[in-house]
Amino acid sequence: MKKPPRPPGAAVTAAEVGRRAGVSQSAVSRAFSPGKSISSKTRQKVLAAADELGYRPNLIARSLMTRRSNIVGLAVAPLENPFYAALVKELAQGLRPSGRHLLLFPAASQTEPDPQIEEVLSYHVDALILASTTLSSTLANRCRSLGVPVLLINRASPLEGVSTITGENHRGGETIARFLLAGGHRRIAYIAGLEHTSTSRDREAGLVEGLRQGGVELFARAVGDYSVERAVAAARALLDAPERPDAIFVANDYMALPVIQLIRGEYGLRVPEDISLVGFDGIPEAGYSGSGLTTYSQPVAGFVAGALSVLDSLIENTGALGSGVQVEGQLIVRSSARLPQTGLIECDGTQTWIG
Amino acid sequence: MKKPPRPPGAAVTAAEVGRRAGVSQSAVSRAFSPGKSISSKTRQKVLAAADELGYRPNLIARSLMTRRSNIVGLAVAPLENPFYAALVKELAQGLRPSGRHLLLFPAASQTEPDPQIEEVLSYHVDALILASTTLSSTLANRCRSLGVPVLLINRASPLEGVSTITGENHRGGETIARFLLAGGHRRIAYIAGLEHTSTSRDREAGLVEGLRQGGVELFARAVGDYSVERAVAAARALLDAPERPDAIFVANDYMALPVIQLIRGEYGLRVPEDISLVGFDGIPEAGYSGSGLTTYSQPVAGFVAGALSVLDSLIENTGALGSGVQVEGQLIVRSSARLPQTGLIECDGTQTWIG
DNA sequence: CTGAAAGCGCTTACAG
DNA sequence: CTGAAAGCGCTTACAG
Repeated sequence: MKKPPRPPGAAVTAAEVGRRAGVSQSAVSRAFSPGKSISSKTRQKVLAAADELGYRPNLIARSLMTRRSNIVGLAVAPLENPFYAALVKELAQGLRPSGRHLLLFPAASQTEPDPQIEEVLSYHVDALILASTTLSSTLANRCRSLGVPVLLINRASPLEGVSTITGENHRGGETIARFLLAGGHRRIAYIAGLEHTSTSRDREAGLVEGLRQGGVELFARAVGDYSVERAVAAARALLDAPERPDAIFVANDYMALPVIQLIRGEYGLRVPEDISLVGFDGIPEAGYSGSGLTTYSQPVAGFVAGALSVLDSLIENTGALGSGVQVEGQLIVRSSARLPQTGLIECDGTQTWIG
Repeated sequence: MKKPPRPPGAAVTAAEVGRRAGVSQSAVSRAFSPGKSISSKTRQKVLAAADELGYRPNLIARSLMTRRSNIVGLAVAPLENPFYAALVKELAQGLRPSGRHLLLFPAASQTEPDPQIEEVLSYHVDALILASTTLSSTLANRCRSLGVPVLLINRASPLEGVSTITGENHRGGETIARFLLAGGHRRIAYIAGLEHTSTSRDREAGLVEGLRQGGVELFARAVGDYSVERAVAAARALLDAPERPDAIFVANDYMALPVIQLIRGEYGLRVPEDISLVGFDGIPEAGYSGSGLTTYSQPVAGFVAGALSVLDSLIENTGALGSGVQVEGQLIVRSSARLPQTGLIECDGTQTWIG
């Protein structure tokens, strides 16, 4: 005759396991915390009892004492962009060894982190990652006073004490400029992302700088706001102008892909014979078609590796706050832009350009 | 002369707020729990003090008492598929009003939910959502005994007590069969997703059934495993055969898009003149190009709406466990498949077919 | 309406 | 190595 068990849906508790194993509740706790002093005999008993009862330590209760939730908050707005989808996936997977998990919250816009982040902060996350989102100084202060480290991915920040991981936005833009120039283009246009973002601004600045070095000015620009609809509209504006660009650098692949479709389909232009297109990010989709998109890559693996290491040192309080990691990319040459005569090299099956 | 404040990085506590406001800690708690009996004067004092101190209730501590974490676990493997990326985004956004958040964990494969789910269960999530993932009966039992409701999205389950939200897999496949038949096709092939998944199996069963009604047998099949690489290989196998299909139904858009590129690019075939392609899901990308992909839709909004309502009743213990919601889709007719003579109608700017 | 007290399920000094 | 006890920051009966 067993006694009536716990109310249904209530979890087994460490005390119950202790009772079953004939040890104290503390012993149960020790059995489940690596590195605690406990005899292996006691541990065996506890583990056996736990197994029978289906016990697992309640992580919420644990985190109340340890002041470590093993939860990392993640704000990421443009999940429809495969670059970010991949980032989230890899990040979640990369976090596994550390036992940490991502608590997701949708940033309403890429501009301002909204009040919901406050909510997430009340969960006492061990760190906060903002991918493609701006950080207000208010929130930054809030995080600092709560002792929550903040990591910006793919965004620069003027705020001190905030760590960042970025790609080679400026260098990428510059490389693209030189590449297009070497390919014989002279009327080079830019389709920007969101105007206030560091990614879009830095890529444009790099482009302009590279063009300037070649004695050429930016031919035209339009704004795509990192949205497909806006990007297509921007492309239309560029193509409907009296004089067309002979090349367009689109601020990211996610916008470049539909733009290239538009140009081929609706405008019936040949790419790259009539007009060249170059993107940024190096998402897998850019390489799918036979005539793939030439793009400057931001390797997701690099971003994730950087993020994990920064996160670790931030959470363990090693290393300085406010560090900035830059992930190297490269120009992936495919067939959406006319090729220069020289400087093309093949490396690991992908073609790149060493200008 | 202030006293030395809390250790840096430690959060303000309800007791501190109470002291500051000259009320008890309980009063502070009440001030932050809607619907508790508290005079508005006391609440004012508390709120003011909380504001000065930057206090927010610690949700982790709260959930220890309330036995409600407001966290929903979400396993989703194929985030690179825009359908799931959109699903996650909309889900997270849709959860906002309820104050719940998604705790993400990467399912290693789409086959078996891995042990890491156990970890997430130790967080005492209020519910567990598995999107495009199979549920082992072991895990299902584990969840039941823990009292954690489980919701499967885009997967059927033979297990009882498990709620599901699915699209019209069978009906969609059948509709596609009739549509292709009406378009004059006779050699209709299928590129499957993962063989063990209900989505791929049901879509195929529908297709075969629809063909049978038209007196036609499935011409050929190959397996794409819901992966781009495998799908492209599958398409190659189909196209390199002595006799080619005149139409291919690809189990989802994510695979269909690269397949269509392959057919046009590498094989130099005209779509739909030489061969017709139809997909499933209705991801935005399918409509980007001028010559878009004809596909049977699974509206993300519908999935999310269904998920939210099921989740609510599950968590609030209203409604029966193990309910199954089916979200309606429709055939979105674009130009990747030859059109039937009749039955095409325009509706809300998208063309569909009423057979 | 309000406060003192118990308790949620853990971890962690503190003695043995 | 082990157990009793205190405490993490809350919520919630229980008296007033």
